[in-house]
Amino acid sequence: MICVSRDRQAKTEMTQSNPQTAPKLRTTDLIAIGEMARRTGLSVSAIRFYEGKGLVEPIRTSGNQRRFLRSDIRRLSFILIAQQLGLGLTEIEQQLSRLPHGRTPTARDWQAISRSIREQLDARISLLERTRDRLDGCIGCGCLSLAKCQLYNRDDHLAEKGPGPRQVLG
Amino acid sequence: MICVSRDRQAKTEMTQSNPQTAPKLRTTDLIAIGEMARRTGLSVSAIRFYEGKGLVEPIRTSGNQRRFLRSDIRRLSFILIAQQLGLGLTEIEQQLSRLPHGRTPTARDWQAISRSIREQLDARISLLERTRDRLDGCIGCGCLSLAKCQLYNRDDHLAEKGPGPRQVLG
DNA sequence: TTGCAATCTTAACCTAAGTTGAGGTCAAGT
DNA sequence: ACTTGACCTCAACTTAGGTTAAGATTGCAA
Repeated sequence: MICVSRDRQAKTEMTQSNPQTAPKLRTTDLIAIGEMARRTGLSVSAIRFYEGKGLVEPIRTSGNQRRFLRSDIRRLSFILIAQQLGLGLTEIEQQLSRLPHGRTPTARDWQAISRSIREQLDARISLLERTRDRLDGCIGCGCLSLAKCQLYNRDDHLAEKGPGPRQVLG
Repeated sequence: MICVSRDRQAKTEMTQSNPQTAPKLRTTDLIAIGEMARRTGLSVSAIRFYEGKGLVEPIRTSGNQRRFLRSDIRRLSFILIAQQLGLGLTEIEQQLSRLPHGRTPTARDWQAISRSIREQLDARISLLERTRDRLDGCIGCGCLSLAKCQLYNRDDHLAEKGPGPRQVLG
């Protein structure tokens, strides 16, 4: 038996080529957690953990087992991508909260998120590049070892000027 | 009273312009932990923590207080830099272990480490750039939302092919 | 109907990188 | 001598992101 809970209605995704009378809940559209794990590459325990964090909200069967919507595959896959880009789960949740509630997200919905991620990625890349260039300066002048390097305050007079190496890093 | 322990001899750094008879231990060359914290920008507790990890080995006074060498300023500053480049303390320890034991590290010693860090930095930057470019592809085709995107195996047939979004990320 | 894999919950554990607090000692100035 | 701030150790706590174990149900299939 399938029991739909909370404010979410399980629907099949709209298929323009085949708009049957009214989209009904087909058991095959609901995905158990193990299956979800296989499809996304996440572990079962991680998926449960994400549910606890509110990143995904599966419905439950009458026997209390989780059943996910097909669109949750994208949600969970997104978590995986965003994490590898260095986002924390809190930031990821903020991004996901921009998706519509109560309907399956469209391409446009996801694109907005993707673009925002891309901006963060660009920022991180240029920060790393700046850091690398300053490090180059250090290597050139024997920095990290010699007080005379211009990136260090000279001869440990750093003492009264505040934290030193932070200067190297923007 | 100063008590020099372990295998480390406290020395002043060599100053070519002023090579006094034999370099002696001057109290002013030994740095207490609070002073070290001010000079490096680290917290006192973090410095103690790093000592526990073997990243720095201060000597002790007869009253059991830590006293650091001037060259430890560089050691600790390096930790700060390397951390901001994303290295873990374990990797940092490996790098630091390449420094000479029993003598103050020279510019050349530090340069070897700096160059190795730079290589890692380059690698991380190019990984991020590759990721960004693939993400661009996703944005362009409505990926992260639509099964038709070439970066996804189509229509959830992903199921039998293994983890999905990992494909996006090299 | 029986059997077994998949699922459930809860709680404890894990690494990393520290911070915080308790209770006690040290060192320097007056 | 006394006070005060800096220092000491040790243990517990923190956040992030999960994993692992124990014991109880569920669901599917022969």
